[in-house]
Amino acid sequence: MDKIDRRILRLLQEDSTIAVADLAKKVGLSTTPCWRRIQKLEEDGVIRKRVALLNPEKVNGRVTVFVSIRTNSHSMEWLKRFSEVIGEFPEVVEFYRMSGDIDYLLRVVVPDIAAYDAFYQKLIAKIEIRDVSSTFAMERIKYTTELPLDYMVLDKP
Amino acid sequence: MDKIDRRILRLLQEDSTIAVADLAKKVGLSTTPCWRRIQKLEEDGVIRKRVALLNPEKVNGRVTVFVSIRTNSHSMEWLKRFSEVIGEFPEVVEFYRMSGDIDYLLRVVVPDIAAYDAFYQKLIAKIEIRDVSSTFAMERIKYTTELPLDYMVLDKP
DNA sequence: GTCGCATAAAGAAAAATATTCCGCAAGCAT
DNA sequence: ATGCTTGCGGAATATTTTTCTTTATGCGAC
Repeated sequence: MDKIDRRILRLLQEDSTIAVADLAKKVGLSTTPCWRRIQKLEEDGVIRKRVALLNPEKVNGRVTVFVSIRTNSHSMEWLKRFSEVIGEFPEVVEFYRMSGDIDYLLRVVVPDIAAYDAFYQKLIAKIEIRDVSSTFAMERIKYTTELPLDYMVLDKP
Repeated sequence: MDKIDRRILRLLQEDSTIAVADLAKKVGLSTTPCWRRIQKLEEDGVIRKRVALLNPEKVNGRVTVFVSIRTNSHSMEWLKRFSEVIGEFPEVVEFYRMSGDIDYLLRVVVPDIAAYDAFYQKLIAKIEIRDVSSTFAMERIKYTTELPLDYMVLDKP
């Protein structure tokens, strides 16, 4: 892993449609070695997948809600069940187990507040939760899938 | 926008490397009309971009922190300045203006707690903030860039 | 009904791109 | 120096995308 790999990752994080030949030019390689590096990055699991990102507005996903959850049962069993339930909801796009006084945090995408309420009702019908607190995002100021690469560990500079 | 478009979007959200011919087969079209639909979805801005998603572990981004921010100055000026500052930090991958008693919410990705502290110091050096509260994610249970398409409005079913 | 028009599909051809194959050069241990 | 490993590059090949042209279908005006 060196500077060139990092440059490749940076560019692919921005736009994965770029042709290997163009990418190669930008990082100062010819297409073959560049192509091989990309393959390796995929094999090694550094590149997890390539996806299309949609415009939330255009697919009726205007509202983002952060849902803070506290639970009574801190057992593995409960978490397993909870994870499965959450997995079934495409509205939940992020799901973290947290430190601090909130046990779990969800990010939920829905068209409007009514749809959020419907989601909420469905959720609490499926599994018991001690405490749920919802906070609505008014504006999405920044959202990126690009991870910071400055911290990456390089073998060869 | 019809069921076929939705199927195309669903598949491209999962994996954008799929060949148009294969995609076409899956949605029951031949390559040309399928290709044209994809073009249109891109023109219309439904498909925003195509990117490579990296494995956070492999690029030294093991720690996710949610940062709740409250401010004194609720002016446009301050927000503009704040947005610019945040924009400079690649560690901040999400940034929302919120309802409720928290004004802004950040999601920050860093290698470890020390790096988070360094980020925090840099941030508060650049702009004055009334109150900052950091909560660490212990585990990322679900993370997807796939938006729910069930809510999408279809002209033709 | 049928004519003309608009929309969407399909097949084949052309262009662009990805992938493979082979040889060359540099670094390094023996 | 010799042999080995690693990484690069150019050319050939295979795939895929993109364009071009044709055909089918639905629909309103007459």
